[in-house]
Amino acid sequence: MWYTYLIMEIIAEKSDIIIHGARDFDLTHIFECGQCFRWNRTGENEYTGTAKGHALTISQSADEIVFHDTPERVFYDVWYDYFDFGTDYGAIKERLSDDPVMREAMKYGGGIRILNQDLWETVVSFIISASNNIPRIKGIVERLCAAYGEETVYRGDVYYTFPAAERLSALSREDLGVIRAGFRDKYIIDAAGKFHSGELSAQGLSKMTSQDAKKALMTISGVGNKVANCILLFGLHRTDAFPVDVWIKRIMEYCYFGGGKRPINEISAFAEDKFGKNLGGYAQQYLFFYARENKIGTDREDVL
DNA sequence: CACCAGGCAAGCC
DNA sequence: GGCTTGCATGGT
Repeated sequence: MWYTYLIMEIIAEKSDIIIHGARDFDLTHIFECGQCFRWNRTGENEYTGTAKGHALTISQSADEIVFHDTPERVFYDVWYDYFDFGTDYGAIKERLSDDPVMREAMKYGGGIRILNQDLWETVVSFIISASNNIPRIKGIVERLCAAYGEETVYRGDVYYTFPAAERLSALSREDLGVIRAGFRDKYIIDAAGKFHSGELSAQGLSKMTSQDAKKALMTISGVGNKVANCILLFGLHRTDAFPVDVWIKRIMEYCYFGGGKRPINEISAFAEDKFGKNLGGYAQQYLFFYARENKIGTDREDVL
């Protein structure tokens, strides 16, 4: 068994960090599988984004990943964990490959990694995701950061960090009008209050079982079952969580139920039974990317 | 114009 | 408990 984090080589060269020999890592898969909203394609095999107070341009060619203008300290303090380099995705994919549907899905998004994102940013981002589409979610999050985040300069350009709960807790719905979040503005303010007061915190939630953390998250107005599952998976790295959205519902109906409509609860139960306690989140991400690549539920679903 | 988008809360029974 | 409806905004 190969372990990505053991065989890969990390080199500091001039102002860049360069990685050779990384496996199961593809920027397109990572940034287009629906887990994050602040990364944009800025060139051929290149993405630029902001996370945990730092901006980054990252590019990838056949044999190397380049973290541009990145001090070693920032790479090891922030990006190594953010990109989940300590996890062996080869072993995860091996375990999922018993299932023929997963084998097919992993042909499409085999380079996915579940990012270790900031919890608070994940809470707000997925509150905004409710009854929304991904381009518009990205727009709202970006306006939120531009209006209330802090400036950070990277490679001569200004970026905005994700605003702290303390900052947002002081705002009114009118103040949030500029981000055009619609009915979700009151939910953002409620979440900010709970995180600023300490009623909810990353430290507290990370000590809870997934079930308890989910209950606690659902005390936030605007956080229901689906959004809570996304926060568990993307904000707390609970890979037992299996968020069922319209894409997952469609792809699973198509691949596992012969195309017949099924209620969300039945799909969740099926996934829990099939993928078990720890693989559900990974399976969900491979399926989500697969569904979107093949536009399941739209005019191109015949391609499968 | 209607309908939908990574749902949810509130109001019904 | 389960089921229905309104919700802001923007794209097709």
